Amino acid sequence: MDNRSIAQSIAQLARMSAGDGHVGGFTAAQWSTLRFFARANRFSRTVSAFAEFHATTRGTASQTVKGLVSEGYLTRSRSDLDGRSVRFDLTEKGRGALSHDPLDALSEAIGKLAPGVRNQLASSLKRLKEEVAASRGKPSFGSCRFCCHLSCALRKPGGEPSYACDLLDQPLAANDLSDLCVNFETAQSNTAARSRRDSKTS
Amino acid sequence: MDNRSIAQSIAQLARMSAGDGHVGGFTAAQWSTLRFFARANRFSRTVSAFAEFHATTRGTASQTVKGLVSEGYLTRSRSDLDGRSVRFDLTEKGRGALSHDPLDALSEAIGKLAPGVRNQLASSLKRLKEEVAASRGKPSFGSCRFCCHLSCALRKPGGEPSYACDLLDQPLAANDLSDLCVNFETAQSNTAARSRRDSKTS
DNA sequence: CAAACTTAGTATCGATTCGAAACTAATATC
DNA sequence: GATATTAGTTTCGAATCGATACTAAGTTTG
Repeated sequence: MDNRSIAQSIAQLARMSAGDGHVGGFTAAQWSTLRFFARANRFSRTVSAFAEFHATTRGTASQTVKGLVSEGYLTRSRSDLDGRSVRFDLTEKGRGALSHDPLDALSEAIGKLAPGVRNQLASSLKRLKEEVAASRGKPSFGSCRFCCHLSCALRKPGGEPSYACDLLDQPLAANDLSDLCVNFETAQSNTAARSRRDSKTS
Repeated sequence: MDNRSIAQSIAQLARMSAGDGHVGGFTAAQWSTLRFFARANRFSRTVSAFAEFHATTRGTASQTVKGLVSEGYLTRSRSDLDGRSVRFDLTEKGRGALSHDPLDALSEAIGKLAPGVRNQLASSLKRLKEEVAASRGKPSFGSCRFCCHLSCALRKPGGEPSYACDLLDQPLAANDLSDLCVNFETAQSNTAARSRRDSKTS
């Protein structure tokens, strides 16, 4: 089985699971939007971040988000710190809609894999995502848990550790760590990006 | 990492690699079409098979194919055996277009995986494809090499084996074995399908 | 501090795709 | 031979696509 065939399998699998047009009352773009805003952390629930994630333009992303806001699946709120920034949050209605996600068929199939095989698959996909994202010069969206900007400090010996994002200089709760972030970087991609920046400015 | 996140990774990876709109002069639907007709065997290079593969309707598939025919990437030819059936074949021009496939970024990333990891990934994806296809009651598209309808005979002792498809009762060349087929079935899915049929007619 | 630039988001455009449904024609089934 | 199924096409309106132009808020820079 050659590399192209495997790549095509990934494309086919995604298409088979999520489809492209209307499934269960939502379009493919709408499902993708709901999923993203369900999993993105508070720094990443913006039109721009979603546009990056969805590999589309901000204009297109804005349209889709607007539609979901007007139907009550997302709420729109301006940022206090940055007057340009707007954050979108999933409503209860939005969260409820995700209980009929067509992607669940794939999730269930993944759940049937042997634990070792499943973990191997997850790490391969993570690796591929980073590789492809790097080749396109785009962020790969990972969770804070594996991000090089995560810092961890122990307030008092034997107490609970407290987490923070060094890049944004913001505290992180323990259950924020598994959410997706636009600013995700691995140690490798970080040094690679830094050397890219340095060579550009020189 | 939960099952949903892994599923979402697959969707994101596919989208990141192939995009949805125009990339390199073709739309996502057109790339998918070119790829399919490059890899499908002669029994499967039809509008219906492609529609199944691409998880869309025959109408939509027909439109996309028609466009590529008029631009000279595919040729159209009626079947001799079945007056309804039409076969489409990739032209040289079509084959050439595939040398700039945007999915190549993903293929290359896959090529960088360790051989064992790569093979494990391929088999997991194959498994997932079959699982999801079964849950939707649709074919999963695999190669004759792993199909339960493949039969192999030795013409003379020590000579080259000859292959055939038991389902269509057609001979197969050795290099046909890696092509995609609509009629692909594993031993398991075949018995499952048979028992489904039996229980329905009873 | 003001001009120039960047960033976040929105609006509008025509082209394309989507699924649904209606249609032709060839083949199966009864 | 009537009916049903299958292969492919066509047409329809709705929605998405990328491109482009735009507003407004923040940042850099001279």
